[in-house]
Amino acid sequence: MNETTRTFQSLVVSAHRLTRVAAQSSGDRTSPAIWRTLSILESDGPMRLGELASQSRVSQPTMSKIVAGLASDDLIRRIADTDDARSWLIATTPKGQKLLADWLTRVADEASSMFDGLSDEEWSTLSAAAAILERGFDSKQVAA
Amino acid sequence: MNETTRTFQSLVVSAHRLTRVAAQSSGDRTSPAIWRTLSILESDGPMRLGELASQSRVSQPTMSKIVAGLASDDLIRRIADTDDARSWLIATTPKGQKLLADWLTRVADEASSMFDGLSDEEWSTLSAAAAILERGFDSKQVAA
DNA sequence: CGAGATTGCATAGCCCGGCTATATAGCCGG
DNA sequence: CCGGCTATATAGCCGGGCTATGCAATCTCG
Repeated sequence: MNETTRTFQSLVVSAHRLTRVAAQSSGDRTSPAIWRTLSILESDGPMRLGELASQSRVSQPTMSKIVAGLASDDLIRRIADTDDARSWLIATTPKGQKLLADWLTRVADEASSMFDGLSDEEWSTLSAAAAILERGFDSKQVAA
Repeated sequence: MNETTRTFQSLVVSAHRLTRVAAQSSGDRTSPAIWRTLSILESDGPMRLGELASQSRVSQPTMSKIVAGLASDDLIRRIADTDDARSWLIATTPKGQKLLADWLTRVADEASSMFDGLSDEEWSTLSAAAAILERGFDSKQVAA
């Protein structure tokens, strides 16, 4: 097993654990898919359902289901797409934004306590890695 | 929102996306929970079901279900714990180890293509971040 | 302009991972 | 040897993930 593979093994497993920490630390039962979806909308702005699905890397029907749930909880809203009557723009509501912000704060608190021994340098490494990953996903929109 | 919170937002979302990439790139339909479980067993060796659940950050019943599935596919085996008849040690089988290794290779290939523009320095950053995260989880076994 | 192809989303129906609550069986202290 | 604790299993639920399919809007092009 080469170095790249090992790095990804570690990243994937840690990603899973972090996901689980995030899911549990919040206390509430809201699922990871909800936060992932809201986070993407928050950082990239309103977008179509299909684009949201591809960003979130789930199938279109899955995203339809998630969005339906979010809409019924008033966390997102659908805006008519004036260019294409089949399509909607999905946007967060203020309620959704607040829920997301609160949850992120809780996750950060919980996770920080797991990593409170880190030096400034280690924090920079994490921050830089997060940026690199984000750019990787952005650049490769993946012609799914 | 402070820097720490922002870093975690980015990490959590990227972790999710990476999880989804990993789930999809392999082609097969095997679920993330399977890989997470096998990876933990591979890196930390055989352990009890309860410990595995806590490492994997899921509830004990959930791990019972996952382990049952893995066992029926002959990917793990249960070893009698001579000290406590209620307990088992869960260990990977050669078949499980091979499956995991193959999958990791595929994930690394897929993910590498997403990040093939990275410099050596950026790779080091990712590698270092992975190590930091791993240590964080190890150190905080979390008295769930 | 109109018919077929394409596109964007919704619906149906399935599987499985996640949870809580609860049962069962083995361990341990008096 | 009895009550309580601990380790796992079972039951039953919810919801996210998928494929297959339907349907309406858009586009293409003769």
